[in-house]
Amino acid sequence: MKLSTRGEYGLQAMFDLAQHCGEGPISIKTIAERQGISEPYLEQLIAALRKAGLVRSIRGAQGGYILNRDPEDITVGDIIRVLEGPIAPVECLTHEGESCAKADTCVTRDIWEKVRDSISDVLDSFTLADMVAKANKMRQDDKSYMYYI
Amino acid sequence: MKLSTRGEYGLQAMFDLAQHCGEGPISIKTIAERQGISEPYLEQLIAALRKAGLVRSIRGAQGGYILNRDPEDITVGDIIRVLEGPIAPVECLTHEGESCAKADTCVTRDIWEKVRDSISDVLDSFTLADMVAKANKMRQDDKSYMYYI
DNA sequence: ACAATATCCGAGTAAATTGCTAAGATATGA
DNA sequence: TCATATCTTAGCAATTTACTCGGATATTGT
Repeated sequence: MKLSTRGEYGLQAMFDLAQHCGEGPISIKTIAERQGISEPYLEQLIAALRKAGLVRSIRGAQGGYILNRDPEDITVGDIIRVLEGPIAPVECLTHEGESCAKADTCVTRDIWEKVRDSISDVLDSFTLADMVAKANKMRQDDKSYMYYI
Repeated sequence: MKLSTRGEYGLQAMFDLAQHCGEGPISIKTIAERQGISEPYLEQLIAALRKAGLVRSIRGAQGGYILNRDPEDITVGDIIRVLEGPIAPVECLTHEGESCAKADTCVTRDIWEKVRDSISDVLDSFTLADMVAKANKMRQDDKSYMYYI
């Protein structure tokens, strides 16, 4: 029940873009350095995010990526689903249309369905804006702590 | 975010044991046939379940396995944790004692924590007894349906 | 005693997945 | 036109997954 690094790195990259939202396009190189991710690997992940419409690219010198929607309109679930595929603890739940052959006699199916839904609910309850707000608050707390030293 | 076949097969096998609870020891061969799982593979999974104390073995001819606790005292979470390792969407949550170096500045950590807890809650809310009850109800429904034909 | 039937245990292995790297084409700004 | 980017495809080593195989050990019925 683990996420791969695709989801982890991708979320970090998107968070980075949200934090620097409004500063113009951010290059892969910049994100990779700030987040400690391999550059060509991140390139692949961002490509997927672009095809899914979550980020927009500006090519050429001084180019880079910017979020294609407001940070409050992009949830963690949006990002994870693009990079990790559909959220589903078992294979048989991924083909949503057709139900598997044993669906009516399968006692485990509704367990996996509830697991899937609870994961989805949590992931969709966090937006990039939430994450940025939290990061800013953390920095704030750090500062106020410093003053007391 | 997928379970491996270990968790799937293991749960099936435990469900089988719960369904035939009280019928004496059930052999791996029997379970494997009924649930459509490879025999030597299932052997490995059951070994882990035995070491974890969820099943008890009786060796020799007419031997096999029986549940080591009542079906209502074994949750799906118990089984999954044995076969899939600790429930945690990211690596850094598995070492529960030590917190990772970036824990205080990590904005994603509490997201993963909530995901983990919601998965755990769902998995621990189902017992083997629940599953058997549901299977029996399904059979019942099937029968009453048959009478109406 | 002994054969049949089981659990136990460790090693090996093909296929898939993961987490990258490499090379080059394409686009754009200075 | 050069530097700086994105884009695209291919490849590849390491790890994990989903098994198989061989054989030791224990127990029961004959």
